[in-house]
Amino acid sequence: MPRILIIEDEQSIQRMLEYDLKQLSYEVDTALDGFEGYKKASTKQYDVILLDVMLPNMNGMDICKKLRDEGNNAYIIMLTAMGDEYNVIQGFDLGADDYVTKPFSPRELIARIKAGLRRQGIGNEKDILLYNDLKIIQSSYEVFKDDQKIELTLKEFELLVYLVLNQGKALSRDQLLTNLWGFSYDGDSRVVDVHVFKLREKVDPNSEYIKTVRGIGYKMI
Amino acid sequence: MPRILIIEDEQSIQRMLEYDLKQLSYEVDTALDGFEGYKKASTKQYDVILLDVMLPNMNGMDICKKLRDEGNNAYIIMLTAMGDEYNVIQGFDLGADDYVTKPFSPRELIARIKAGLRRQGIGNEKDILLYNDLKIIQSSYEVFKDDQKIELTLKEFELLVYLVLNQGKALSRDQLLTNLWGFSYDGDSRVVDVHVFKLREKVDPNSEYIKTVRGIGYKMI
DNA sequence: AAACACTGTTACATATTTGTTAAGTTTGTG
DNA sequence: CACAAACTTAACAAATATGTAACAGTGTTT
Repeated sequence: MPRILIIEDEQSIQRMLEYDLKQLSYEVDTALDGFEGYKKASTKQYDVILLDVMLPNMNGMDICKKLRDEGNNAYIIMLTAMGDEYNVIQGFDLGADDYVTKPFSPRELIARIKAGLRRQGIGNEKDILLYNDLKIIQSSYEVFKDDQKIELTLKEFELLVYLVLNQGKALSRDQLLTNLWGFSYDGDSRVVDVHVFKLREKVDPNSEYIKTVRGIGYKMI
Repeated sequence: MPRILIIEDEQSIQRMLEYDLKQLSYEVDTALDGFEGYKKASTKQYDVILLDVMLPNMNGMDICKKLRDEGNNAYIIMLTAMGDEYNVIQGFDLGADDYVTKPFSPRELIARIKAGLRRQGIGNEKDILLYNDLKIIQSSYEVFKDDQKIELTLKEFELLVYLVLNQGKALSRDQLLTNLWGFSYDGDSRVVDVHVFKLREKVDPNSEYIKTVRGIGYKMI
């Protein structure tokens, strides 16, 4: 079920969108101001985020930038007033995926949401991830190494999937925490380290795949 | 290098887009009618296809549908006349990823192209820095010299990136300290010198790239 | 040439980061 | 509620990076 977050302070628009999207059996969350919206977006995984630019407390641009900096991968559609080209360009620069100007046609917006979901589907379609001698089946939460089944806990599994999906990139503890744990780095949490350790133990005993990037975090090579 | 196909029969628009996109060092192909466009799109892999709806020989909708049916995965941006909502919805249904109505702002269209490329994970120009025989990948904190991997510590890496980004400028110790260390020059710290030394050792043993500017600091030529 | 100023280089102490273990704490299950 | 499994926190050892000081060169000025 696709999950959508609507961050929009005009209640009438919000209600309408929520209604339409629920009709399509999407799971819809809403936020009426910027700060609330940001908090929701960064603590839960959404497929699409509808983000108004003009918001109380925290504007859409800042939210978009922060989310992207945290590694959030949702399909972000910005909503803005007509004729605001400067904002449009800036929004794209900050990592927005699409832009719709108000007043918009609900049908068009929904078409754009669908297009975004479809796009994501292309990347996320892979239920089975392969990485060297590892086979990861997401739908059944199973991992095999050389066709030998390996028992992982949920966090270990999520961590492994996230690492594989971001293969090659160095991932900061902060990014791992916000994306897998849902809270931000308070300075000295060792949770990530411990889980990496346990994951390595089971899956990569010689640290061949999961490399530590000193001063940053970890990466899967 | 991202590859883009423009299928558009208005030469003026086509020329303008081609020019702009080549400026961004994209590889650009063009087609002036539907059939030619379809043939090009289906015989070569493009990252983004700009597709006019009204075209001689074969219209944009049909092209879009056929390409998707063939499993083509390019990011398709449709171009259509203003106010043609029916077409917009239909275009999305047939698999378009984005829709821009004429007349459009070139800057906005380019922003949308970039957003599409980013979605596909293509052309992160800023992620990879090239400097002579050095390749610096920021997302993975890796450095290659003649495609040979070089191990740098975090400070060395940050220093190298900063030097490359400010290529040609002489950078004072003070400036380097405030930007990379976060404190200001207290008079006689050797920290920068030592790190430059170590960086040179690993990356530029003959001081060909990193020149010392006597009395000031260093610069990357 | 001598005195001076600046930079290169090395070795070492210190600080920071990470690996690892063990002991709490929470959560889910019967 | 009791129990086990999963997770987090805490602590410390080990590994590594960083800053400092000392000194050797090298260029610059008078």
